[in-house]
Amino acid sequence: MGRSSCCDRRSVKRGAWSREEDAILTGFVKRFANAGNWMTLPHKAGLNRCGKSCRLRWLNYLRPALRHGRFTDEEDSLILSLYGDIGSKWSVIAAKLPGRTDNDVKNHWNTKLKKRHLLAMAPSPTPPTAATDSSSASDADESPLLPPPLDEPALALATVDDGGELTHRSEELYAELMGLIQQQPTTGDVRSPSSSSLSSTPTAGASSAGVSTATSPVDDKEFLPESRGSSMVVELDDPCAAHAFGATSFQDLLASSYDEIIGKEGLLYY
DNA sequence: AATTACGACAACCGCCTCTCA
DNA sequence: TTGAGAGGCGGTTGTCGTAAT
Repeated sequence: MGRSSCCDRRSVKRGAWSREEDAILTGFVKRFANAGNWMTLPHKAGLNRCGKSCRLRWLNYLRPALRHGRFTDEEDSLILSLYGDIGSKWSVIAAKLPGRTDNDVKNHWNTKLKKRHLLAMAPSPTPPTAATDSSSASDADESPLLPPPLDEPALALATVDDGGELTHRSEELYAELMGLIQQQPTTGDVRSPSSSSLSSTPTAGASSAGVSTATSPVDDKEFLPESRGSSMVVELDDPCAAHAFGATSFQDLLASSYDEIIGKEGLLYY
């Protein structure tokens, strides 16, 4: 038997996530935080995805309090500085940048900062003095100028709270999911393949109007924390429903707890 | 206008670490 | 003590949009 992947690649969807999938995942995470594990989540949520993929999608894109978009000069400088100190420990570096994920930092490094770093490091044909001061913001020289929040605990990312101006994409997606549910009265499938318009990356900035609940950030450690070895202990944990726990069941579940989810979201979440 | 090059970023891969039975 | 399973992480690839030619 060959290498066993965590998921059967033949039967699990891969590639870009659709808005529907995002909404389902967001809804499920919100509804069942603190219960179960990532590996069983797709099955229970009716997502034809690998658990790792779900985890990655949530952590890197859907999780509240994430910041997308351009890195600031301060962030660039901090990354360069930290890279000089610890190398490609992206998770550690990301922990110093509230709202940024290791994937974000890594991508940013590979596309932009790496060149700067190499330029700064490269032996210049010109005298070293000219080389060092000409490079825009190299690491070593830059670090004294930084106000890095290094005194913060390394869990900064996990507990980040940028004061409520968060672009809660998950809020949007969740609302979207509820919209889908309501549009499909009985038998509709949230995962309707017809909605294959994979515009899966809506702009991050648009915080949904009206969603102004004082939500605290979600700590990934809070979601599914003591999950190892345990099955997802939720209302859905019905063996009979396991095989068929598709979006319809999820719809029913969500619809039945609409008030709880929407009206008292904060209580659910935190 | 068409083609190419490049940047940005989402997602996947596979190995490593950790936890628990 | 150990093996299996799940999460974590860094490296890499794929895709899309845009600037340059």
